[in-house]
Amino acid sequence: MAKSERLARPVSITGRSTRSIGEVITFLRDEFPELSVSKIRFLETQGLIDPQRSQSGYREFTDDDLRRIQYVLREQRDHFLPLKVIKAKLQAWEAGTKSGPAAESGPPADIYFAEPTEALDASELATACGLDPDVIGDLISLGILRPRTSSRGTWIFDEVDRSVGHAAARLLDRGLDLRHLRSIKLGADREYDVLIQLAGPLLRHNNPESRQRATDILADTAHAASQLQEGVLKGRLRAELRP
Amino acid sequence: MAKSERLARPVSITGRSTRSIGEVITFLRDEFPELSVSKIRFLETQGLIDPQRSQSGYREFTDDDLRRIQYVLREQRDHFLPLKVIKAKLQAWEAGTKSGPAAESGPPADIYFAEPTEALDASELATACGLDPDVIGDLISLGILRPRTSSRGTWIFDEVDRSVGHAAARLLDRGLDLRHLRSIKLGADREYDVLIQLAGPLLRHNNPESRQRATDILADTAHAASQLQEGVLKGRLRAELRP
DNA sequence: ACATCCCTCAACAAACGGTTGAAGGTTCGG
DNA sequence: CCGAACCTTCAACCGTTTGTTGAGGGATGT
Repeated sequence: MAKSERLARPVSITGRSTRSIGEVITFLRDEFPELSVSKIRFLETQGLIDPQRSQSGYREFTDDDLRRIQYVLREQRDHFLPLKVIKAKLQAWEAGTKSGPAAESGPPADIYFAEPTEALDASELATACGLDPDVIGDLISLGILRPRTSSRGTWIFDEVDRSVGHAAARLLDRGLDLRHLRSIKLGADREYDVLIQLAGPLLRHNNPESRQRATDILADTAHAASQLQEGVLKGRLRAELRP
Repeated sequence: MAKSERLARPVSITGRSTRSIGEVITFLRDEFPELSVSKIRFLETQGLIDPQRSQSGYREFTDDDLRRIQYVLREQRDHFLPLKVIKAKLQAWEAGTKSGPAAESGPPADIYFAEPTEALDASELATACGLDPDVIGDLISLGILRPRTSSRGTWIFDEVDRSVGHAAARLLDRGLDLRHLRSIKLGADREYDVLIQLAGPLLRHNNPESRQRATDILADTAHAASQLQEGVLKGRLRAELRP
């Protein structure tokens, strides 16, 4: 009985069981023809994956492990990220759900609100985000993008605009339309109002120390608010997906 | 005359003249303290820059050259791009036409929607989050925390609840009250509705592959939506903080 | 039993991103 | 005109990243 259970190993990604390292290769060969056994083992030595082991020491890859490998390979292929960075991203996302005593507070204010380091014009933004140039005007009129205006009257976008534009492009690709983006923007506006109401008095104070303090509070609170909303959404979706 | 012109070499970036390689270093040292002469020369051998030369063979860097170096260094520092890719981007930009970038993808679905790995009861959650036990009931009745219920009727929280609880605790500490949290929660609800409307048909399909596909889309879209909202908020706050 | 898979561990290696040093020319102030 | 402080090229060297290869041996499936 136990023996026949061990032998049964459905090959489908939807199956309940696990796959050996060789099966992983054949599984991903369509998308990643270059993938090798040694590379997967290498990813393990680098701490990017950590599959369970069988009694005899064989690696056993779950569906989750498979998707994780897929993600790593895509980040390498599509965004040229070094494995260290991919690992950090994976860990950051895990921390979002599994955070231990760390993450007492958000990123420091100077990271959250650093001075802009990029200056893109509209066409640069469009190509950087894979966004139709026409849509950029829409996003601006919705208040989703908030470019500065140069002396010559053209728009100047910074790196926050770029990340916003990128997220918007992803959503539009997925079939959402501007109406949906607008409703997300309204959510951000409400958070903004609350935060300003909270830190406003400190911000208007002329004392630079109060200002700095207000900035810190704002950064941390904004981060927490975003975390909260993402967490609530995640929780509801998880509940929905749970069989 | 010609001689005095060669000698006059304004140091400002706005000046019309050019800078020697050493002057470039001192110029960029604020933003890139590690920058070396050899690195700039190396960038030239790799074809990323191509400064003019003086009669005697010295490199002469224009303001454009400076901005180009700045761009290269920022792409390295902020986006970890290999020099080859940066070079390709520069060339594409010079060619006037630009290829569409690969869509940036979010975390893999298994990280966004992994099966719960933690099971906390209410008091464990309270201590883990630094949250008053009384408040937990409030958060549940607001729908912010969504615990499962054990067979004995007690609440079971998972790691998403913990991160939500943590964020809520931070916000309450900062002076927000439950009313504010509720409005954030409503924002999440609206995003949830949109996403379910989008992926619902796929989710209800029995084909496990469609289900998986729907889960992936949902994870990516949820992530993009959160990114968008956080980005919009960040942008508004930045604008507010800008002097 | 025997092919085929899997394991570890160590050695190797190609590409990337520079640094260092030798040998020598240029510029500038005194 | 000299010396200090620049600048030049070129070749050799270096650490890190990202794996591959091979030896030696165990596990699995038919």
